[in-house]
Amino acid sequence: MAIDGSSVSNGNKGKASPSGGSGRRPRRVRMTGAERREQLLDIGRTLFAERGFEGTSVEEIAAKAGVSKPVVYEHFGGKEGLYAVVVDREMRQLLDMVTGALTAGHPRELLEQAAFALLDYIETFTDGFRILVRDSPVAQSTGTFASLISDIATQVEDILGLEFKARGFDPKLAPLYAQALVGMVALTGQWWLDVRKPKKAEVAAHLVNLAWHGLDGLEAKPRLVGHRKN
Amino acid sequence: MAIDGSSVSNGNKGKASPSGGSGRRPRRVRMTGAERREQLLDIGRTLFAERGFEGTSVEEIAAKAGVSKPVVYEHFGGKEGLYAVVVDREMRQLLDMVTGALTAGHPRELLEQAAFALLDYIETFTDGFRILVRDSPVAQSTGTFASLISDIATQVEDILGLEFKARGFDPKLAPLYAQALVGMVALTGQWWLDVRKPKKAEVAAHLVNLAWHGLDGLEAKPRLVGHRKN
DNA sequence: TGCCATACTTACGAAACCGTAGGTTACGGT
DNA sequence: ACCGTAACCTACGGTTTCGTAAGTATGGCA
Repeated sequence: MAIDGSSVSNGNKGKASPSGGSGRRPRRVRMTGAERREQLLDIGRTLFAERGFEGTSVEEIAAKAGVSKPVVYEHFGGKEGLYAVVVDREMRQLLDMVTGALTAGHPRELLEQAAFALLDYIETFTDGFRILVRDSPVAQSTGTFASLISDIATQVEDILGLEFKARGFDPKLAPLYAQALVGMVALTGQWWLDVRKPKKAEVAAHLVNLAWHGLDGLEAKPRLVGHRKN
Repeated sequence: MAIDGSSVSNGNKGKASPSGGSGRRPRRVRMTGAERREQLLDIGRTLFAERGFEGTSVEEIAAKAGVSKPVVYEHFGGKEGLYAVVVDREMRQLLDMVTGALTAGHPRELLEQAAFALLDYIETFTDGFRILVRDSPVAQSTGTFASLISDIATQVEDILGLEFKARGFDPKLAPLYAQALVGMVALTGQWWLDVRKPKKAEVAAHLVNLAWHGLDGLEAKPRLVGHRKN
C-alpha cells in the first residue's frame, strides 16, 4: 500500500464491529503505525468533508477507525494536526494537477487543460474539494481556499500577464481576470458535482468556449482541442 | 428606526461598560424588545461571519450585546433560530438586489447590472456574504450558498435560454453557462473582498468584458454602459 | 522462552456550551 | 402612588468534547 499518495480508496469497511464473519479473523486489527495513520487520514478527510472541522469530533474519527481516541493523538497530536495534514495533502494534490496542466502550449490550450484538471480533481477528490471550499478552523491566512485559489490564480496571472503585454493591455489586470477564470471553473465544478449532467469533457469544452469567445461569439458546438475520453 | 430592514448600521456602542461618561446615564440600557432583537441580529451576523456558526456561542452574542443569555433565547428560541433569521434576511437582500438588476434590457446590460449588483451586495453587506459563503449548520438542502447561487443562476438561465433559442444553440446548456457566469462573478467578488484594488465599477466592467467578448476579443478599456459612481 | 518496543485501551479531569427554571428590576399607564 | 407587564438576571443541569495519565496486549527477535 502506498504510504504517501492520498489514497483514493475509501470503503470504510472497519465499522468497529467486533465479530468477524467466519471463524478465525483476528479480532483486533492491529495495523502498523503507517497504515493506521493513513486510515485515520482517510476517515478524517471524509468526516471533515461532510461535517466540517468543528462538527467532527476526534472520538468519531477514532470510532470509525475501530480504535480509541489516544491513537489519534499519538499520530497527529490533536484534531488540528490531523486536519492540517489532510488539508496540506489536498492542496498539494490540487496544485500539482493544475500546475501540471499549465506547463506549455497556446493560452487557449492551457486554459482548456487547466479547466479539465480542476474538474478532474473535483471529480476524483470530491471530499478534498469540499474541505478546501469549506472554512478552515482558526487563523486561516494560509491554508484557506482563497489562498489556494490565489496560488493557482498567480500561475494563471503569469500566463495572462505575458499575453496581456503582447496585446497592449494593462498587466495589472491579470489577477482580476485570472480570478474570474478560476472562479468560473471552480463554481461550475461545484455545481456539476450535484448535477453530473454533461460529461466532464463537455463541461470543460463549454467553459473554454465561454472564456475564449465570450457570450457574444459563442460557438454552438465547442470541441476540446485535445480530445479526452474520461 | 426601521424594524424590518436589515440595519446596515453597526457600531457596537453598547460594549456593556456599566459606567457612563457624564453624571446620570442610566446604567443599564433596557431597550425595547424590537430594538434588542435588531441589535442581537446585528451582533449575531458579525460574529457568525467571522467565526462561523459552531464557532460562535450564544453567551458571546449576549455578552457583546451587554445582556445575558436568556434574552437571546427569549427572542429567537436558540442559536439556530437566530442564525436562521440572519441567513434568511441576507438571502432575501441579495436575491432582491440581483433580481432587481435582472428585470429588463439587452442581455449584455442585464449581465452588467447583475454583476454590479452582486459586487454591490458584497461590498455593502460583507458580513452577510461571508455567512452565506460559509457552511450552514446542519441539514442544509435549503439555505445553502449553493442553493442561493442556484436560485440566481436559474434566473440567468431563463434569460440565457431565450437568447440561446434565438441563436439556435441548445437551450439545455443554459444552466451550465448560467452557473459559469454566476460563479465567475461570485468568486471574483470573494477575491475582491480582500483586495479591494480596482474600484467596484471597474471590476464589473472587466467581468462583463470577459463574459461578453471572451479572452479572444477582450477590449483593453471596457466601459460599463450605465456609468455609475460608487 | 523470555524480553521489549509498539500498538492500543480504559478511565478520567477540565472546560465549553446549550438550554431552562425561577426570581428581579424598571417603565408606562391609570 | 400603585400595579402589571415587558425586559432582564443569576444559577444551574446536562451533555459534549478535548486532551492526558496510566495500564494492557501483541508480535517480532535474541
